[in-house]
Amino acid sequence: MGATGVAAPNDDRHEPRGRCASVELIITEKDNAARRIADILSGESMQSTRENGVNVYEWGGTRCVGLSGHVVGVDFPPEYGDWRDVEPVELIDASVEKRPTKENIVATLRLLSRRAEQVTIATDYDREGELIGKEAYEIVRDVDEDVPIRRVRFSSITENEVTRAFDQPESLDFDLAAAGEARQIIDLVWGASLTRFLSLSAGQLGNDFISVGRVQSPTLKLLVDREREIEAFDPDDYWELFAELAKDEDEGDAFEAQYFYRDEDDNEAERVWDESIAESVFETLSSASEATVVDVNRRTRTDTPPAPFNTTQFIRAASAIGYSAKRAMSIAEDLYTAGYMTYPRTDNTVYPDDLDPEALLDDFVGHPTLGESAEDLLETDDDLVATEGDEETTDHPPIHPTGEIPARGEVSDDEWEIFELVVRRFYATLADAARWEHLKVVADVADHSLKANGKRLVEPGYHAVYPYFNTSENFVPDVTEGETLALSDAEIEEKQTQPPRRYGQSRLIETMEEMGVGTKSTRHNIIEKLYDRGYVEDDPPRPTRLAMAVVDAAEQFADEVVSEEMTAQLEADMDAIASGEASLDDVTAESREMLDEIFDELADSRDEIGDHLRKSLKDDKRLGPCPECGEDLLVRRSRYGSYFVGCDGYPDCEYTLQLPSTGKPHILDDTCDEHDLKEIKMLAGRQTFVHGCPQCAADDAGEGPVIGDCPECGAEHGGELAIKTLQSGSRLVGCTRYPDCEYSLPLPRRGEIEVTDERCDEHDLPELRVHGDDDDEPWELGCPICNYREYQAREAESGSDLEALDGIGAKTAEKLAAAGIESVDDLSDADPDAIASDVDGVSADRVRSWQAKA
DNA sequence: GCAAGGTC
Repeated sequence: MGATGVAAPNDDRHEPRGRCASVELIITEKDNAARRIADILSGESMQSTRENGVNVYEWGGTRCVGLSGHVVGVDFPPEYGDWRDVEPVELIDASVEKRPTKENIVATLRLLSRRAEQVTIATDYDREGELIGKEAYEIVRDVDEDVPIRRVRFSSITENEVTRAFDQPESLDFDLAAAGEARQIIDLVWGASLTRFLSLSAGQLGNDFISVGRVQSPTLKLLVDREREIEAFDPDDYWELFAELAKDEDEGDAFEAQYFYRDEDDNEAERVWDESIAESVFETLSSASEATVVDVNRRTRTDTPPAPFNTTQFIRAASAIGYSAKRAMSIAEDLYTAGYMTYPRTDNTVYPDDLDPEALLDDFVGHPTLGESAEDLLETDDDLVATEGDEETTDHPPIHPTGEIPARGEVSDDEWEIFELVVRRFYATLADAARWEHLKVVADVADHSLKANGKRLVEPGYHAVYPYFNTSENFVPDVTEGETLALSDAEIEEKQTQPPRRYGQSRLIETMEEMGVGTKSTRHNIIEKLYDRGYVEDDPPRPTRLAMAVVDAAEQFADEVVSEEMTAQLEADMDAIASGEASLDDVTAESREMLDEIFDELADSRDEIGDHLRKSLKDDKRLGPCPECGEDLLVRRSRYGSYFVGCDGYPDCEYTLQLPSTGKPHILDDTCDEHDLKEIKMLAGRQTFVHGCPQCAADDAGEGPVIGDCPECGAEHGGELAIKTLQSGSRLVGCTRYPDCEYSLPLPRRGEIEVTDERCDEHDLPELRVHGDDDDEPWELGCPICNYREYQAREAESGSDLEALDGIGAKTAEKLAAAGIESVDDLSDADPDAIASDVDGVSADRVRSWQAKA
């Protein structure tokens, strides 16, 4: 190697190859894969060293290193960086450059390449893996023009697959990588130019820019379309009727039956749309005492076990037991890194051939809680055959346990719950089908019909090892045609048709998958992005007025970017590039032309779009009328980042109200009757609380009873301590000479404070008692000085462990606490981007570095 | 500072 390269002075490629000269360099997509491949190829004899903070696994003459996904990223040249200096339309034809984003990994790769006589690229076996492999290829080629570079492909990191792949090396597929590059360029050019256009038109720069993109915008449109349906929904009244039926007079087997009739299409209908008809049926049912069975229908249904988990179905199952998409993925990543389950980002729903279900089940035999199910499965006589889903891919195996089992104390309760879900899903895929018996009974009363649907689980099958699905039964006794049943308790229920339901996070992810937008690795992040951008609030996510306006604007002027068609077209183009039928340049040029046309249209409507967006932004912040001038009161943010309520009539009207300093304000639907203002909730992680109407809070502000002398200035100036409530809703014990004396002690925000007759001997102050909203025992807060001391002592022990982390000072810790991050545990669980947007002066990367140290 | 895609 290195014979023909042009060597720069001091280029160490000519360093003599000493005793540890390396022959082969293997490059994987991630550290975890590098370690496992090294273990397999070295027969577990590899040594681990570190270079620039990157793990390098070494044995014989081979070194193996893991990247961290993409180590280079695409962007415009620096001169396009200023949003105000560059017209967004100029980005369309700007050049797109690749720059290292993980400097230390790139440096390590360059270093290792210099010593290599052969390089093997072993990134993931999918399109993005090919592109990541090509990025590594270019870094290696930059150092050495001649070293042979080959590519191996395997779909699971098992001994058979990996050794087979290394026995049959192939070459990098540059066309496939180019398909990925086309996507990068198109996403950047469309996303950046349109994001800047919308942001500039609405005057939204800085942290609150208005973003659009090929994946986020169609996802947002799903939510907005549903919200439009909900807003346009006009409910109808209808009635449903029920009665109890029982065999003879035996009360033990009573069951509920529902009235139905045949509609014009001869279908069974239960909803009665006419009140007078409902009333007349009700009268018939209430006056009857028996009904005659006219039809009995019995059938059994096979309930097949579920397919193995891919990412989407895993998120769905975790969501059904109460985990958000983000939390489920975060726990899964931890369990994967710790070696307890396989890679959590996969599209595959078919286990690889070399997965041995019996051997894996064996690993669980004897376990106190997971063992019995495994033993039951192993005891079934027939060979274990796993279910298969529709999707068979080469990326990674379906999510399954590895056979390593964490000790119960080794993982948190949440981690264990997710681990058990993954283990039991694996069990379920090997278990027998369940069998249900359905019994439908129809009984007539005069000329009316009642029906009851009974179901019984006769063979539990996979439900015995996978208890996450609903298996509730509905009892209907054995009856025969012609039998007379006793009828009682007729009921009529008035109901209204309901608007369609909002998408829950997991349903949204499933729909994205069906539409083909996003990937297994990004879909849950896209939803987080919608929250961060101020496009959705609450859970299930509800779009803001801003989101509605962005989708409106896009539909009108750049429909492509909110349409799933854009992804479909891009996929087709990428396939064409991968198969050599089209070139990257053709595809990106055509895409740029389309975008050019869109910008032609946009040019004339810039002000109109900006006005609409600005108005919607205001709608999201509006609380109600200003008591001084009648304009709108809005939630605003000061120059220093704190939130307050200000008047839209500013500077003519300077009316303001304070808000609590903890958390991010969230406007609720509830409105205060007295002031006609919306109530406010402060979002701050576990410290989240309802602040209520800000005007009420301000009105409640003032000085309460005096409870004693001020320990700081009482002797000298006669200052006294009083219970005070601030405009922001905070309560404290403070000196009556404030602001001359700033002595204060904190009090809880909620509950009624009672001043008792008991006194603290040490501080000569009354003990305080706090009564909660409910009937629970009141909280004996005691002497406020003693209470504050205890609080500080507790903080010193637990809360301030943040400050023990390198790079977090007292000030930063305080700011983090205000955002709900009170401990290292909170920090580890938190999303870096969310913290960066909530806490001023803290970047996502800085948070990541703390998380790494934690 | 913009996107989406990897990974942590």
